[in-house]
Amino acid sequence: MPELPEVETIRQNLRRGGATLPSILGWNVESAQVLWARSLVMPGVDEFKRRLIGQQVVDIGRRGKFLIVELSKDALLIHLHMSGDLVVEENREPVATHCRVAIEFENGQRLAFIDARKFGRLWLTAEKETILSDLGPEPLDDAFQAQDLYRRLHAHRRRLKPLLLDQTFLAGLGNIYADEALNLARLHPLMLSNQVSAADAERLWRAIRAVIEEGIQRNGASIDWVYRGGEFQNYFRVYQRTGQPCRECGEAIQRIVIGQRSAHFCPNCQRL
DNA sequence: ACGAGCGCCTGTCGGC
DNA sequence: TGCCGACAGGCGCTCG
Repeated sequence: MPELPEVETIRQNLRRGGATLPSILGWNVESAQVLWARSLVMPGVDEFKRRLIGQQVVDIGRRGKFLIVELSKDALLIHLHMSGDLVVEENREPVATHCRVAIEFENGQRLAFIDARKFGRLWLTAEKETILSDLGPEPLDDAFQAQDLYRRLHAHRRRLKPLLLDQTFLAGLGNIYADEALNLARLHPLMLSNQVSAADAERLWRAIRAVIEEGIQRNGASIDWVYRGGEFQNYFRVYQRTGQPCRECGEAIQRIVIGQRSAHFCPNCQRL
């Protein structure tokens, strides 16, 4: 369940408390379990467990699709990749089948990293910037304006869809929100980035922000067995709507493969 | 610079 | 019913 709006929903829940997760601010780590070592990028299992003990959760942040658990000494970065999720539960409950890492707190609760496909990754580090430094702009940041997007698009000659998925170009978009944004902006996913006009770029900039904001407002999207809690899946314009009528013109939504990922678009509204 | 192919993993679904 | 391929919200790597 991992694109910017889903990660942001988790961030807000872990920070302020919410429908699916309580606030974990101020909680003190008592111990940690690592059930799948490869979920850790750094440090190794032993040091990970040792260093976490005694640290307090100070804040919860986000950069792109990275969740940032700010601790008293380190930051715990979590990337959910395809199937990752976080739950808070009682320490004495048995760990879930797909639990890969569990962080246990002195108050008897634990934060469990659940990840069926084992693609998700965690970093415990005092230097989070090293890991985050390659990320592109944050789409909702006030500093990110339409002209910036235009300039960045023209700095490349790439097809729009794969470019929007490139986290060094823009941080946070994944397959759902990239397809949704391109449709809302009426741009074809195969269009070359240096061919967009200033007006195209402005529409795309607005569309990216609009779909992300709507995703956050609806608590993200829940699809299949992976994630639950969000409602945005009920409002998709094109994603996974192959063959269904475009909400604007009635034309059948098409699915093509670009860069080994599916891309959904309206062949009438989004022309090359 | 860019894109294709592949690897990492498990689960679900549709077709036969 | 069982098997088998396609597909899944991501990304790092190599190679041409």
